[in-house]
Amino acid sequence: MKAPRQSDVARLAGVSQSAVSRVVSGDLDRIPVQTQERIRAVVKELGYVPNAAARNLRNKRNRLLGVHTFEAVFPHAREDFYFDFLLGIEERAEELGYDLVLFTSTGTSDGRRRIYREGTNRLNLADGSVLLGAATDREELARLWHDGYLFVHIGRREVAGAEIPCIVPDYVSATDRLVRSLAERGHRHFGYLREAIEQEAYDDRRAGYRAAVERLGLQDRSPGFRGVPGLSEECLDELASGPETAVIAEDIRLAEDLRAGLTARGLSIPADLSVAVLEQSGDEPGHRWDCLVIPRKQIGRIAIDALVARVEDPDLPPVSRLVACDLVAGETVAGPR
Amino acid sequence: MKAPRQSDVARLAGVSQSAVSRVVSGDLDRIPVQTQERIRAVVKELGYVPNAAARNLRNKRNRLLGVHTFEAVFPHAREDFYFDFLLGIEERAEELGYDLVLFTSTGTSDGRRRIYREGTNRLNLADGSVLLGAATDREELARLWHDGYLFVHIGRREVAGAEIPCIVPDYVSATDRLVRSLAERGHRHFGYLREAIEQEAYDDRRAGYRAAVERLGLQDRSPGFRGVPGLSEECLDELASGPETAVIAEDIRLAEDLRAGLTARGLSIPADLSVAVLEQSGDEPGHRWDCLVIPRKQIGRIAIDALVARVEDPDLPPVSRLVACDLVAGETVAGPR
DNA sequence: GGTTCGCGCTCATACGTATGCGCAGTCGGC
DNA sequence: GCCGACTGCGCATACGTATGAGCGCGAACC
Repeated sequence: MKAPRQSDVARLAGVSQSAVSRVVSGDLDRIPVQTQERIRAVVKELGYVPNAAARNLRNKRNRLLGVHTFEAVFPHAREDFYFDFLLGIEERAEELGYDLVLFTSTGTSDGRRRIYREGTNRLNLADGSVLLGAATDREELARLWHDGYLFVHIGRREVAGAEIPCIVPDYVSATDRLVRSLAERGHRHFGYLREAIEQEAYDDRRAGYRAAVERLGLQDRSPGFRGVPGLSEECLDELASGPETAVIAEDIRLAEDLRAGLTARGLSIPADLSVAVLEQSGDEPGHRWDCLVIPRKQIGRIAIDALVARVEDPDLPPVSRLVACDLVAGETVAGPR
Repeated sequence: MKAPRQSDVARLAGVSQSAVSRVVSGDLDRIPVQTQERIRAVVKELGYVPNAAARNLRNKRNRLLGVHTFEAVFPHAREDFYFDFLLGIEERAEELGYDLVLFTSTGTSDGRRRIYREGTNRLNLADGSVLLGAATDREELARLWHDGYLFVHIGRREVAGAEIPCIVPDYVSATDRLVRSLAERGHRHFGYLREAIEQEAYDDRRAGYRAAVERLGLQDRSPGFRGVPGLSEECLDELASGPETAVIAEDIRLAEDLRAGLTARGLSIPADLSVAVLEQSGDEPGHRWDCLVIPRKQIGRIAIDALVARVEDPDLPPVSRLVACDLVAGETVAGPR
């Protein structure tokens, strides 16, 4: 009833446990074919399968990659960004012959997930982990890094004193390209709508925007830059009557608010104002924003590649990677009026 | 740089490794509070975290549940049925404090996934596993069962000589109820469209249908029952001109074919013929079939419950469970013409 | 015939943890 | 003052595998 071990095989085959180990793990240099076959026959007969835990204990390698999200994965996966990342993660892990551990045991009552809990770090079950989540806990990241744990993070996350390897959508360049393409259409006066959030990903968008505006010598009057994020009525008035012909919004919500505000003022998109969004838009017809799209699946794949590279050669330095974003044309950009 | 172990803690705390083990794993009976605190302090200072592999090797328990699908999970997850099952699985695993292993390493070039490969059964990494997949490999199931591995299967799957614990949608009773509700609306003459597939899940639907027809004394003329599955032109003619007022289709495809065939003959649903489907239908407006819906998320949860129960008490017998399905009203059933 | 060499294995140990057993010391009871 | 009970630990071992070191043996060579 108990699972057979190498010593059981060894006894039946009339060899030592180490001979069995050598055969099953492919170290065949000094084992003649006859003995190999005898051992393999017994392995088959007994239905021996190696014990993963023992192997791991001995090897430090498990062919097991962790996936930690700081929130539950599936409940919102359909809409939010986890899903496509997982797609790429699973796909690439399968190609490389790794299994995946979803760390679900660490949930707390508030729906957040912690890495360290009661002094236990379950992550070390895996050879390394991919972390992702909008709500990454920086303290835990720092500690994980400090502990020398092998991981990559999806999305840029900066922690003082730690150089965290991140796989990051290249917002800077995508935003830059977006502005350039608008400029090529003739737009000179731009507005930029920002969210109240302070996060690396938003910093990147803002940096890319500022760089492009400056380099191309464009006019920028950004309501959101004045400390009041979001769209006030005042902002809307300014945009409606000002010289701006193109607006860039950090997310869909801002863009939709803008649309509503303009409509209320008798203006329409893109006839009166071109609008582009720095976030992937759904594909409901009539609402197809010009936007940038994050290659989530590809990022998932790249994250696994980066992780596996380091798992298989721990001497490799942790590196971050930028992944190019595509710009998608929608129905909300035209030439200046 | 290397992770500290209990013996490191022990040395610094001036106690033995076993004392540390007792404290970290909560066996405190004979350890005075002072010593406990000293040990805990060192644990914290060193950032000691238990080694999961060693624990597993020793304990045989890992708080790790496997999920094996016989095809890739994510690529089709949006549409197909995996997704909602996983939702429930993840949710319940989190509640119970278990982690999840997704067995992705076992992919073969044809996109199928195997459990046993090169004599290795990675599943034994987990305390037990949930298996799911339309394309379950019966031989592997049989071997797994034979090896005494702990698992539950989502969906009914029967293998000679093995009593496989399954979590199964109650198609029999749902189909029965569906027929009954049609009968209560006045339908007496029924048709049943079957697929070419021979699978337990379809057997159940057919059994439920036959039972209801017989019990209620209804008339059944099922084109599909005569050995030619699917919908031939001949069948369509029969249904168009025959006495049937209600048709039950095993899946959406058959139902759509039926709709097309009827339209071609100048008939419409449900005016001329009521149609219900034994499979969950999407919610595209205008195509909302009356159908039964499989409580996938709940099944996922129940599967985890069943699995964990046996993991925590291996003496428990493997039991299968039926899970009730809901009937959902759509726009394709009316009274008889 | 002695030395060297390579083959075919086995021995022994390490990986990190959990736990039954037992030992030394103390304390309480009579 | 002696015996038993209890406290506070440590010792030793088991879990299943991988692997460097080493051993015995036969063949080949000078």
